[in-house]
Amino acid sequence: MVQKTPTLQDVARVAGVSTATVSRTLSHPDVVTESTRIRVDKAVRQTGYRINRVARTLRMQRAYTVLVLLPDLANPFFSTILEGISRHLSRRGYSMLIASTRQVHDSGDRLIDYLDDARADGMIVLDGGLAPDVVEMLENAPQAKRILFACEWVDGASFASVRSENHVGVQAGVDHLYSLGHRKIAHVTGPEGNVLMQTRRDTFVKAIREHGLELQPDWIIKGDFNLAAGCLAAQDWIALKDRPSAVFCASDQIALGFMAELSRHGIRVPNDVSVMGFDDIDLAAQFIPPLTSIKQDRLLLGETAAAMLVARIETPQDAPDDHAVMLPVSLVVRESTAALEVSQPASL
Amino acid sequence: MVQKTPTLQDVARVAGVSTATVSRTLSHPDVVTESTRIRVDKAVRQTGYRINRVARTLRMQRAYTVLVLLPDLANPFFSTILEGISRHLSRRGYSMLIASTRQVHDSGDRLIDYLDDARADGMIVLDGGLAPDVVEMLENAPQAKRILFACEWVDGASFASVRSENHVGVQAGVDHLYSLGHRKIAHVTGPEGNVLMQTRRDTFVKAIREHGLELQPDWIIKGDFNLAAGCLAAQDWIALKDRPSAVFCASDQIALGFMAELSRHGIRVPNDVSVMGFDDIDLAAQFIPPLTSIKQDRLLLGETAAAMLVARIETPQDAPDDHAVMLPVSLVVRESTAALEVSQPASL
DNA sequence: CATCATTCTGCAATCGATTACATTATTGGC
DNA sequence: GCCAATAATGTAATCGATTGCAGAATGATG
Repeated sequence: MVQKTPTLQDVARVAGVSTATVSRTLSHPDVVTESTRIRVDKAVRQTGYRINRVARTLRMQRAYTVLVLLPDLANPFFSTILEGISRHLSRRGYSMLIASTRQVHDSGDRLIDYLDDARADGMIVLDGGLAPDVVEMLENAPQAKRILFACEWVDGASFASVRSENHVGVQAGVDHLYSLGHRKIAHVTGPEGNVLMQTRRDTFVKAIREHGLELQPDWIIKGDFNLAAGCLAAQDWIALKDRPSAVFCASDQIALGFMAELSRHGIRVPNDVSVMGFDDIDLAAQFIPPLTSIKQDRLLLGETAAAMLVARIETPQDAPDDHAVMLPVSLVVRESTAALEVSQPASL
Repeated sequence: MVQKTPTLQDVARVAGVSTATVSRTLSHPDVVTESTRIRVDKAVRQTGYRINRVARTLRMQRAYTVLVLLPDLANPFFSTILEGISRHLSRRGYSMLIASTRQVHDSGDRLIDYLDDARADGMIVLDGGLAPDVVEMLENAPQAKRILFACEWVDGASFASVRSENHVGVQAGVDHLYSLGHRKIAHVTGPEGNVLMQTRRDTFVKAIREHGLELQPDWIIKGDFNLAAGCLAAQDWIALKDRPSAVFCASDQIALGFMAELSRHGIRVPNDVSVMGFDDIDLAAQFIPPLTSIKQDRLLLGETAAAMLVARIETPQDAPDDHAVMLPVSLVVRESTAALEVSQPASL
């Protein structure tokens, strides 16, 4: 026989008190008498009572749950961020709902519904590429303060956000290549329209200009944040008549794909060309050759995002309207970048 | 002014009907008159009504939500499985809650609570390493039929599960190495106690025996499912006085770490030693050299798991007690394995 | 037009907790 | 020992949807 799970009623009956008293004993133990608290605690143990969070959510309009939205779950880049988010949330007693922006869109659900009906108290968005109408809807929602962008963001929108210092990273990367003697540097971008891709590309162009370097249009190679795009980019680079001696890829995945394709063509890194990435994923250190990269702390990014969001949920009055937290990045030099071997003695 | 989100009441008032009728119009449109349906639909549009899923969950004891439990979110191995699960669930109108088994344990929550209070209708567990007392609790829970293991499983437990044909994969791998002429083959295992690690290791030993090959105890190298473990294993292999000519790693991550460490020691793959992995992750094809591996379809695994679970939730009467679905795997030969270069001309 | 069967709709209980307000018990001061 | 002030508990409404049951409307039939 399947026994029903006990409710407050059952506990109240066993303890010989009202449900109100049981509820208070559990959530505000200080307002009940020592003796009743003991009686209720015993009844709770006897019945094996566990609170029904759905009922509590309905009554309190608080789910103790956060929704995380990401463009693509299969992309391992996000998993570490998720782990960071999850760690903080679970410490604070929150659960984590996950949805993919693409699928939510496909299935016709409106994002804001999650907040409207208190299934979630807040939302962390890892996708800066939301459709403009969705962004507008979110901005105008009464719950807009409980929406936070992490890693990516939407330019011009007023959401709080947590991001890495992409500018600093790209600048450091270009400086690094420059200091190694490279004067012709290419860039493989992320996917068209992506806000990270834009920031990194724009900063790259700016840094190149500031160093007074040449930059031909086809040295900006269009890519995507994955291995395959890196391979294609490598083919583009190989096809160039005037090949840059260094390539700054917008992500490590791109850089790894790039180096793999070069290797297939017998081109050596860093002897023939220096390659660097961005992110410093685990594999960067283990690839052959180990990849020079810009490290960003994705775990910290997740934890910070969760912490900010929980703060906004629990003390909304303290939350500034527009607040972007920037997390530091750092250059990690490995073996995929090397000093340019000067071919013209003129430069000596 | 923040306007409250409209409820059934509001729609009922606007449409001039009772809440019961509105509810019926929305969930069983066929039982109401054409004319009322039109009135209600209009009122819904006018008010911008959206159903409150928390209230519905409380009343119906159905959350249309599935809980996915995994040992470690940061491990990219799981992300593709998650994507598969998520795809199916969102097609069927379900949401996905995620929790890490470690964190649930730390925070004192009991797993079964998620099902007890109808926050989730079912549970997909990607962690075969649950503590025995937790497994026992889950098995004895009335909701045990709505718990499904995917990828990993618990030996001896009666839960439904979806897994890859690990036996077939390992056998194919050993056969492959054997057919290339390798007679001394090492195995780098996964983490101690893991059910995949055990299955793969045991099958490896069995396959080696069946081929009548020698197997020294220190040719079974203890590892873990990550890059670092692969590096350590490579050091162990290098230290062997009698080095096997091929190494079958229990996962691709291990194999990549293994090859990276070898490279640092100037040992060439596959010239000096053949290396293969298991999983066929994206990077396997892009590593240098490209890794021979056993491909398992993680997306399909996730989708299958979700489909089975939803079926069990929606038609529990059709669900067999103990049901394990095995998904096929396949050998993908790349360049990290090669024919053994015979040193003794005697074998000609 | 009366009668009965069939649809459709509304009332009100329900899911399980929280909490404002009312009521009862306790304490302290004189 | 009495009264006021305070503390503890109970009563009942509430969150927002679903649904069994009963009553109203509709239609068919003689």
